[in-house]
Amino acid sequence: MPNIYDIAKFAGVSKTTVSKVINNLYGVKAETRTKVLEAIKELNYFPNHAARSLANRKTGVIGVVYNTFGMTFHVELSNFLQQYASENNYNLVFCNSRGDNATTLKHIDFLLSGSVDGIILYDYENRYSEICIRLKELNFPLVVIENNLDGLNINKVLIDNVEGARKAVNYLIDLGHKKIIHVARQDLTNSVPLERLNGYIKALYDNGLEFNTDYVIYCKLATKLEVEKAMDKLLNLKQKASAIFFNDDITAYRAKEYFINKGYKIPEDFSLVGFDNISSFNYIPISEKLVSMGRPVQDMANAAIEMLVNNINDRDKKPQSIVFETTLVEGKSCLEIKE
Amino acid sequence: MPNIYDIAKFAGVSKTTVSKVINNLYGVKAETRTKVLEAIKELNYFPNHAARSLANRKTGVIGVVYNTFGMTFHVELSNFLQQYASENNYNLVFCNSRGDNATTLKHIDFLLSGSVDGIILYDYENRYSEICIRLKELNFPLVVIENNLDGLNINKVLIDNVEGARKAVNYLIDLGHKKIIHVARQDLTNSVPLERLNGYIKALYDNGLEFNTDYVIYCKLATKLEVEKAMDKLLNLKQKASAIFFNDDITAYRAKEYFINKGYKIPEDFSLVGFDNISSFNYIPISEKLVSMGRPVQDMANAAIEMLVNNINDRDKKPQSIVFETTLVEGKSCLEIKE
DNA sequence: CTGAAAGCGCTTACAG
DNA sequence: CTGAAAGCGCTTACAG
Repeated sequence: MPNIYDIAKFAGVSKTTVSKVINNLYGVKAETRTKVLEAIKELNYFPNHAARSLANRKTGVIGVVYNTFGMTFHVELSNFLQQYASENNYNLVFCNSRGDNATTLKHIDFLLSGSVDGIILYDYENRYSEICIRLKELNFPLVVIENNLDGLNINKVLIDNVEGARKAVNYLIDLGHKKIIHVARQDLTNSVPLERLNGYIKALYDNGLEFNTDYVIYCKLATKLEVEKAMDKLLNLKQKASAIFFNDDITAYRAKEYFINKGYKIPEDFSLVGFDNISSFNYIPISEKLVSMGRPVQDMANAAIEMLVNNINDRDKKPQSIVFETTLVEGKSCLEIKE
Repeated sequence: MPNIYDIAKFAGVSKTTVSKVINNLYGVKAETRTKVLEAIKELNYFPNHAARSLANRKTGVIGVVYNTFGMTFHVELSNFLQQYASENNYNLVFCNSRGDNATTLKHIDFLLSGSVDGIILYDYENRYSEICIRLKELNFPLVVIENNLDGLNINKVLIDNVEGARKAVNYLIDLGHKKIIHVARQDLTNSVPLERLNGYIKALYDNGLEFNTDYVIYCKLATKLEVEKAMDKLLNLKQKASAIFFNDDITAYRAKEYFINKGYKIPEDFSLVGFDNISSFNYIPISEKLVSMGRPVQDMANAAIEMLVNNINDRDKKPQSIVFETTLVEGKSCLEIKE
């Protein structure tokens, strides 16, 4: 592969001039520029990325760290991140830490070794707190998506979970439901499930409905097994409910399958509302979709890239937070109740 | 950020020695090594990736080029590519060309500028032929997934579409179906739909069933509109069929929705079989899943990375091809016919 | 076992 | 408008 020196020789100029042409800098005679461009074309030359990075102290690459890549939301998000990064002349390198701490650290090391100009972290859970603290100490450009790591003054792209949950439950109440269960996450140290639970309580309160602690069913994880255990508890309640608001769609879809297998009918036996709208990117027929709270993924991606690019260009920029509202997405999992 | 010189100074040794420690090379006294490691830890040092790449002529990064990132298959594939790349100490950078030629070229330029050691291309269509030719001319390490660009002697990871289609249609025949429609792609210059059509014909022939050209419905694209147009044609056939084998799952899922909206019942009115098993990574309840031909995504990813790494380590390695079989995946879209 | 020096392919003041 | 030279942070023969 030819290098900048080969081009210079071929065009009969210096490396400096070639560099100026490559970088579209002023101060090159049109004629000279043409000669250089012809040489570049003729020799099929590409400026070496590593050399440029080294000289520039810029990589033109943004690192995206996920804890898993298994959900359609990751595709959707990646897709939009890609688009906005590209518009800002950045490329993306994805690191999937697969819930494994050693792998995560390996990736962070890679990213910190001048491989990228900034990092975007996405994780529903709190796994990355220490990493964020470390990155913050290094003053490394960073944006965290959908995780409000309390106390950490870093760039954040968030959604309004309280308001989202409130809207979801209000929707059920408007349909006439009075006995509404919330399937929450057992671990409430993470802000997301806690906020969603708060929204649920708020909606009940706003509408003068009683908050019955029995009606909060705690589910450890969204695995098949845990969801089934939680639904067993739910079916054993003395007071039967008519609707269920779930902490998240995965739990909700798993619960739906569980109910159907048990011979229940949805929405006749239970009206279901989820959160996250994971089906937005799937080929699930509308007839099978659950009502859910959708996140403005495109706007979130746009905001994340913009924040990060700003932070890269100004390392001392004050951390920002932006909170997006969720929108109720229609499905076929709810029934109106008439009395 | 500290560099290798800072570490050398701190540890009281030369850069050379630090480099040896970093790269685990022989010929460093245990005591010296310890001193260096302590300095690295103390100063929070990471070797600069660009400098290493430049000196080594190796980046440790593999470029993955997609034409779109919109399908769950891309997630699933990316996930496994990630895993195997990581096991081989490579990182992945994804480029999504979004069907846009200018973007594609920009990405390829980026990749060729010493940003990556090799490239994996995945595209169902033939959009990348010229790029592959160019990469081949440059002798650049390359693996193409699921696209048999005829005549091009490059590394390929393929699936057996003829055999897969044959198995799919045989499944329907075994259920008693005799009138089986194939919804094909209109553009048969790409090998994939052509092979699937061939498999369909083969299955009919093997079972002594007549091949009725009216029973091949051509669908331009898997868009909602085009699928509906194709299904209109299908419903207008004089001889009603009992089963449909689709070129791909997206078309099949869209068709299913179309039928249901028109008041048809699946599988009572039509038994449906798709191809690609796109629902494998979704939270679609089993009751909604279509019968489909599944690809061994994990094995394919593994093969792709292995091939590419071999090619990177030996630039003159002869191009290889590996063909994987597909497996029928059960769903709830087919009915047995009794006479 | 250790280190001085050249080189990887660029960019960027600076001098002319 | 053009180019010589230093520097970005590493690695790697090579000499000692």
